[in-house]
Amino acid sequence: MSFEWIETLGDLIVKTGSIDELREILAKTARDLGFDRFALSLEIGCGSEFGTSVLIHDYPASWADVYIGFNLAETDPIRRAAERSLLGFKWKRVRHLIPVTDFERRTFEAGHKHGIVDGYTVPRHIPGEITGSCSFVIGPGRTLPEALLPGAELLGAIALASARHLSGWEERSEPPKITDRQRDCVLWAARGKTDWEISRILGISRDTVVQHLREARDRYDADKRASLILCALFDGLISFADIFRWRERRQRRR
Amino acid sequence: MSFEWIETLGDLIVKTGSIDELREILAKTARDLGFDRFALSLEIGCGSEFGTSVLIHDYPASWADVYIGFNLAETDPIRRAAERSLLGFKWKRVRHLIPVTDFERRTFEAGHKHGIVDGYTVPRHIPGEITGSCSFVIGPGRTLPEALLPGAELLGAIALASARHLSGWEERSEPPKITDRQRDCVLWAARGKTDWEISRILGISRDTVVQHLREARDRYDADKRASLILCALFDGLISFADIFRWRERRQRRR
DNA sequence: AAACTCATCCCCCTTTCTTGTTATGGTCAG
DNA sequence: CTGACCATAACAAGAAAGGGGGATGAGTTT
Repeated sequence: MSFEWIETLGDLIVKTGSIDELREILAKTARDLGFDRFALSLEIGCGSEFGTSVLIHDYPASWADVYIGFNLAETDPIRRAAERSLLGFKWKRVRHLIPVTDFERRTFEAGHKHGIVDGYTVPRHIPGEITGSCSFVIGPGRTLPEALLPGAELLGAIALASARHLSGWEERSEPPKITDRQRDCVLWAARGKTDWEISRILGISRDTVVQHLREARDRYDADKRASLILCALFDGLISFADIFRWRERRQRRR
Repeated sequence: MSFEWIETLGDLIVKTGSIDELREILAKTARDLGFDRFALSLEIGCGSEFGTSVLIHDYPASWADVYIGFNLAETDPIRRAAERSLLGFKWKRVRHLIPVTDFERRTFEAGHKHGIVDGYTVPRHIPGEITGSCSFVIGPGRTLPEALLPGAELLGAIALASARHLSGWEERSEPPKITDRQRDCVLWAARGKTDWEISRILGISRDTVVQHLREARDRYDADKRASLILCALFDGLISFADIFRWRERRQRRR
């Protein structure tokens, strides 16, 4: 089992043209790796009516119906653990990652009857954008292919990236360009500074700051300070780390 | 190059007891993989939550001094790209991921003179918690070990998880909770609505909207509308999809 | 049952900040 | 020389922030 194998398969998945193709490839790969089933879920947006999500799997229909019908995703401990984890994890370790309620334990055990016994889940997130996971599952009387879990980790990640791509979320037209000085102003605005404070920080007049921010708003077609910041953040012009890292230094409370 | 190797090394990193040990192991591993240097950075926390950042690397002191002294992290396109990516990426692809300003390009090129020429960066995030990246770097006249990039991906991820653990962040306090109505107001504020508009949308009085937003600001310890929105976004309370999907429906431009 | 917390709603006040509008001039690159 | 960027300016309208003051009903605790 070498990386070349992963790369070949990764290429295959990346080049996938449709969700259906991705499902087929993932189902086959899961079996090749020594698993019985898989499930990939990608939440775009957060629990609001506006978000689209991707859910592909080869779980038995009986379980999928129950899971979706009763909206068990909301009380799925695996899903919750995935939201708090950086790396893939074995399901047996979930109780070390998060507290599991009785109700959730029952949800989990309900899966056993449908052949969803144990598994390995690969989580992956982008703040403000998506949160997703890809699970590889084994049925009763089988054991997790320990040696291949790193392979599952990689393939799960590639599959999630592919699903993100297929969902069409990724594609964006080229963003409006703003100047360096405008970006400076937007960044400080994102840090919660007023125009006047920004002017002191950058050593220019308040009116100039106003002008830069106005110009930036015009280019982004955003008529509110907050909208401008969100656009800049979404376009990758500024980042959460830019904004929050700085805050930590001064406010050391609680 | 097999998974067993990765697992052994992974275990080693997970069992690491201190940041210094982690640095040594990473430095050695980076070389074993065919890279010259590494840098791992982990930004922890959001808004009022205090936090520590972790930064470990084996960059030449000359460059590290410049980087930290001039606070170049603020204009480091690599870091910014890492926030928008699910998978590791080669530095050459950065300009396809995010817009890069002239100043940033110069920052980037300044690194060349210090032996930071090209690299592969592994990003990893947890909304509301951390955002981090682990870069593996090559010097002049060398090429990226393409075949081993999946290995770098795994090791970077393991190293980030280890750094997260070592930073003690895992025992963090609960993020502030806001009520449903407060979230509604924050969401509409994020969509660029004024208090008065929100009041019409939700069918309540303007003063109530002001009150909800004030309460939400208090809980997040954010004193600006924009800061509140950013905290809610980073915590996963609202998402870009919530904000922009809605926009696309009405104004279809660009 | 009374006391309590909490989410939701409403109203008042003042001060400060943001936004839109319409200007001017300097610098530097193509 | 034109266009892009950076800087500066003044004014009015409106929005946000910070400070009060309350009322109600649902659900808990005492």
